[in-house]
Amino acid sequence: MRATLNHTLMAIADPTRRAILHKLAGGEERVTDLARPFAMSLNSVSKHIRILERARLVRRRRSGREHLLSINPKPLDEAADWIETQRALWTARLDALDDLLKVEDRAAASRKKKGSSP
Amino acid sequence: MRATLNHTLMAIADPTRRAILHKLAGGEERVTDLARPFAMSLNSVSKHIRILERARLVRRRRSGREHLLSINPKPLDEAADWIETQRALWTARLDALDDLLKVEDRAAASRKKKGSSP
DNA sequence: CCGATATTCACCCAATCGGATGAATATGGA
DNA sequence: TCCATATTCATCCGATTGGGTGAATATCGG
Repeated sequence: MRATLNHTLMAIADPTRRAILHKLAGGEERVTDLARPFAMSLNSVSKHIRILERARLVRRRRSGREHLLSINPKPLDEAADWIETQRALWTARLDALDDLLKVEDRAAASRKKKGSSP
Repeated sequence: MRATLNHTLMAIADPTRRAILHKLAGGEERVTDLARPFAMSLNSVSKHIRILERARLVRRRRSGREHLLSINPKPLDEAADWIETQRALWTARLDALDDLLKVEDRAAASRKKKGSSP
């Protein structure tokens, strides 16, 4: 059903959220601690967290009044797959095109050598 | 200056644009031909193209009144890099955590064997 | 020069985003 | 019980997005 890929790419297409993920890579953190270094309100960070949760990139575990956030790497697999697939497709095509151009160049050079069309 | 990464991730975080890129993987195409299979106006596709151009994922070559669009894979490298870096970071940490838990389990089991705290 | 084709430009609109604020809820601790 | 702390909920706002329409621009073909 692949709505996941949209959510994942959407989630990481924002520098604040990428920074949050990067910070969480250091280990579980409370919302407040996580939000502290950012130049925005706690609430705004909370919203970003929700978007990351929707993409399943972040998991939440409650311990009393504290919400401990941690990272889940799995959704990134799908994103990496898409990128790698496209990259392979494209570069294959562009390489083929490159080869074609080289062949044409050689043919032109050979025609020139024979002096058929100066 | 890395505004590129934002543009790239933003650009591919939309299914229509991903479809456009996929289609362009087959080779250069005119705007009209590119737009045909999509259930939206030519203008809307044109807008998506502009966003892909901003991210440098798509290049434009004019030939008379036709605009030929082609793919440029390079911006994807940066996106792939970010994903791979994060993935490595996260999984390394999670694996370490896993190992830690296993060690604790073994310690607990050994304590139990000795009957120290039933 | 004229009409058809290819594409964008200039708007318009509803929905979403990223941020802010203030109130509500829930838990911890004295 | 009372107060402080941790977090979200409910709104509000301006900017951006994704879509649409109609007009403008440029080129091709006769």
